Amino acid sequence: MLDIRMLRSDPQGVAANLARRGFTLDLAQFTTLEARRKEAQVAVDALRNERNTRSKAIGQAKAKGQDVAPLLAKVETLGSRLEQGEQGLASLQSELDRLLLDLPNLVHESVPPGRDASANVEVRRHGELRRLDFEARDHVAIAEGLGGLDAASASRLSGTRFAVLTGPVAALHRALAQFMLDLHVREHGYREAWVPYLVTRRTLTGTGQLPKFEQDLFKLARDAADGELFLIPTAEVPLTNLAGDRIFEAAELPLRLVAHTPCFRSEAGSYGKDTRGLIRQHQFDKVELVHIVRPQDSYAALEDLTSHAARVLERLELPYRVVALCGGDIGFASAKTYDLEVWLPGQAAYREISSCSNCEAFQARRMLARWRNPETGKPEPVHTLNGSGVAVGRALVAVLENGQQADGSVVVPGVLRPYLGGVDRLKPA
RNA sequence: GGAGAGGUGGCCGAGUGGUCGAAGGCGCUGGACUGGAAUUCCAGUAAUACCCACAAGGUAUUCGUGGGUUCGAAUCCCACCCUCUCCGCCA
Repeated sequence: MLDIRMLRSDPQGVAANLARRGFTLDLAQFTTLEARRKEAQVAVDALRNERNTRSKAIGQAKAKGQDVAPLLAKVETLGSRLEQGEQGLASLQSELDRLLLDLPNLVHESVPPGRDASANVEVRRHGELRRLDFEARDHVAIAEGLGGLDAASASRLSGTRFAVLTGPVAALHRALAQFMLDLHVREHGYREAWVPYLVTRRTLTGTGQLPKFEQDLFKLARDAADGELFLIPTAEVPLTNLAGDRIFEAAELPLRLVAHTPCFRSEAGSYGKDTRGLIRQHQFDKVELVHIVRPQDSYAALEDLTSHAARVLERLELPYRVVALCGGDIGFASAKTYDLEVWLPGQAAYREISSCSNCEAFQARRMLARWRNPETGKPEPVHTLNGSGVAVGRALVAVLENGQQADGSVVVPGVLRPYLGGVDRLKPA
């Protein structure tokens, strides 16, 4: 959520910034609505003030044993006038809230211009691409060769965009998640968290998935509307919301959290995209990193966070590049995002494996995540960041494709071997 | 799932219709005292929104949430949520 004060004081500036991400802000609608809201609120406050003072007078008169009938006559119509005003105010307020909740975050000044992914800017590359003396196979062929991917069973059980992993491939998947968690906890100073995979509408509103992107989520109906729960699309949701409705002392920050969770996405609107293999699934595992920081620290934290995610790929000996997303490609809640793209020999392309974002105060305002600024003594929104560290399914794809050998076997990166009982190579079944 | 108890400010805890945003205590902050500290004493100590210059000042809202009764609700009524205890079930 944007700071409504900024919207009031500099609407043109806000509109210009949002235009950089291709979003058109209807200024006229906002100003009209806001003016009507202000008028209604002032009127309602005045009516309530009148009610309070008159009621107090009645109480005092009663205490003195005076006749209160004339006083009561004066408040006769007050109740209905107040009720009418309150209803009007409430409907204006909810209209305004909805408008505000649907506005994306402002983008940082350093975000490159552009309308779509083609305008993203490569920041750096890391790692040598292996030169293969045989034709590269994709992860589906490799995993099936290892006897570890059962697409037929998955579609029989659950339909499209699901996978069943077995044997050494399932173990490799588990090893990857374990390795990532350990790296972030032991070397990068994160606190491990285990969190709910089902969350409420309110929680998803806090991080920005709702109200706008409900079609991307899996919802569990249950009986009543207030009992509804959603499967998390990323651990960013529960992790970041841990800071919601809290006021941190300065000394408590920064907070660095890591969790390994499954993620569930409906992938509505991605029909025909990445239909083969594990790249785009309704269910996938991810190790997620979240920072809760003081505002003045958030851009340094974004660099740290990105380097922590990159470290995973470096230790796995996977070539990757870092890309700064342009205004048109950046996410709803983010002010600035770096994507990490890993090299996939099977596709001869770099593919996204991590996305690291600084959401500044956007999520914090939605969920009321604050800290007490010692300089002002007041509670102020914190800044929140999140990044994949990294997507486990896609890391599995990358390890299989980059480690593949001519004979169909796969070399296991050294850092994963301790998690696999010392096995250094997966061999075809 | 059944029975019972309970949800008040950062924490504990009083408060059953009027001057209650709410006693008292703890904690915290500032001051006095001290060479320094402890003790003691004094004072202060919520959030949000609005008016306004995001100042001062003022107004409104907030005692789990939502609704109702009333001129007036922390206090009365209804529904829901959550927590705790016991029983059942279960990983």
